[in-house]
Amino acid sequence: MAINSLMDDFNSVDTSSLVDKVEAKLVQLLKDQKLNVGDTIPKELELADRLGVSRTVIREALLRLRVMGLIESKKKKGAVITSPDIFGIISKSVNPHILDQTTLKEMFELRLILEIGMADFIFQRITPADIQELKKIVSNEPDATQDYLFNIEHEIAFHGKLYEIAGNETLKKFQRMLLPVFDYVHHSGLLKKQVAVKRYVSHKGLVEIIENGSPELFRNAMRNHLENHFSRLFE
Amino acid sequence: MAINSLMDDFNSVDTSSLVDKVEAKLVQLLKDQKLNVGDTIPKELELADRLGVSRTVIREALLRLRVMGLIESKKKKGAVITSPDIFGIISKSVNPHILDQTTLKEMFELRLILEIGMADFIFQRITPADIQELKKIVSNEPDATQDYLFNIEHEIAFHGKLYEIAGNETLKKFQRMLLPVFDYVHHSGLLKKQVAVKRYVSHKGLVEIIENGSPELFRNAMRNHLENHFSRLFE
DNA sequence: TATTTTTATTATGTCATACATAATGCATAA
DNA sequence: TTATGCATTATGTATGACATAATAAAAATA
Repeated sequence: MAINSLMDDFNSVDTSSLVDKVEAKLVQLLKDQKLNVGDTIPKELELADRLGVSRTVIREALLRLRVMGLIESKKKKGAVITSPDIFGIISKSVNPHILDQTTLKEMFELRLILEIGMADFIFQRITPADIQELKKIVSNEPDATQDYLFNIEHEIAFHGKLYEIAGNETLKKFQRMLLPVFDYVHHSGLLKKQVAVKRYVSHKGLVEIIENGSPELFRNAMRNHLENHFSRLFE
Repeated sequence: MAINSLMDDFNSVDTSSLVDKVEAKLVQLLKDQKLNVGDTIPKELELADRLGVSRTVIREALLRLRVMGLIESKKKKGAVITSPDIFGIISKSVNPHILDQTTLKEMFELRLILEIGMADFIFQRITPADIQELKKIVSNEPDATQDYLFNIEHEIAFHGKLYEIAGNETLKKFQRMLLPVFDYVHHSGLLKKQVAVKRYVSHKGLVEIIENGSPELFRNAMRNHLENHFSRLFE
């Protein structure tokens, strides 16, 4: 028993760096709610003093928290705890060129999931003004023969508006993060070739359902609308 | 006109720090695909020399990239470009105590969206073995009178399995990130009181639909299954 | 010769110190 | 009373030194 616990210690040689430890300690402090949003954390020198490490280490640990969006540091005032804008932060590191192919494909799928799943929120929160705007957008929906870029632009406008209507800012940020990925995947040879661009339920059709239908109908219609994308993923 | 462009310059005093600039420069390097995954980037001292700043600044910029998961640095070898595990990284910074209430509520909603939206992927990728496992899980589905914690555990097991079946690792990571938030929101006074815990479509019912039904049926059933959550959000 | 051991090298990790810079509050002058 | 300038303070940047780990080269051993 004593041997075992000794071996536990023995096996788990702490390979983490000093900065790792300090970071963990600070994060723990936040998690334990010893500190709340708006609170300022001790000065770098004080922390260095109290934890018995150099200011360099402290700075690096704080920097990590800052990059994660947990704190913001201002000159003179020190660092204060903030409520992180998660997706804002990852958006910066989401770079289609760097993400591996599997992840890219999965993010492509994620968009499809979101647009089908958010039906209830659209119906719950839509206003008459929203419907008007949607109608205005679809009024110049390009047919398949139109310029490609114009199609893309229209796509983004329409679907973006739907996210907006859903009234969930986090969701919207998520979409913004996914946008470049979606475009990238669409063009890279990552998916199967698009055999034939069929038009299923159109944007116009979707608007009609939003106006007169139900979430159930909308989900199915949206699934149908996205069929071209699904068919490139499946079978 | 000349005045205007002058004023443009005048208004936009560059307030960014040295590190900001270096970071931007490095990220740009990655985005331009001058460098690909696996490539090593120049040594700290070389960068410092070439960009005309101190090693301190370089280190801090590199550190940011590291926290964002864009690079990994090893002793002697230098830093190499990596494909970042986005959600793994932010999971660390997702702390219900720190996130503001609006974001928390929105993340709660996000889970509902995902579980309804992922129907097609479940049906596309499920195997007979999966169905067996689902059946095993629901075979000891607790009724409402059971111990609360046991219910939670069962919930996580069942829904977690669904995510797994959907076969999208990014989605699963996303769920893992959402889990603590969901639990937290569920308990904090953030939502309306749960008037009466009604049982709608049960887990057992969902499995039956997975086995014999269609994505369309499943979406509606899942929506129904989650009614207790929706009712705390709406009206 | 082949294989192990030792040694040297190199690049990141940590420390210490000094100074620059921006934000804040207080004192001073108009 | 309102600006203006000044001192203070905490972060930002620079520099130099040494520790440590990973690698490669050299030496020693079988």
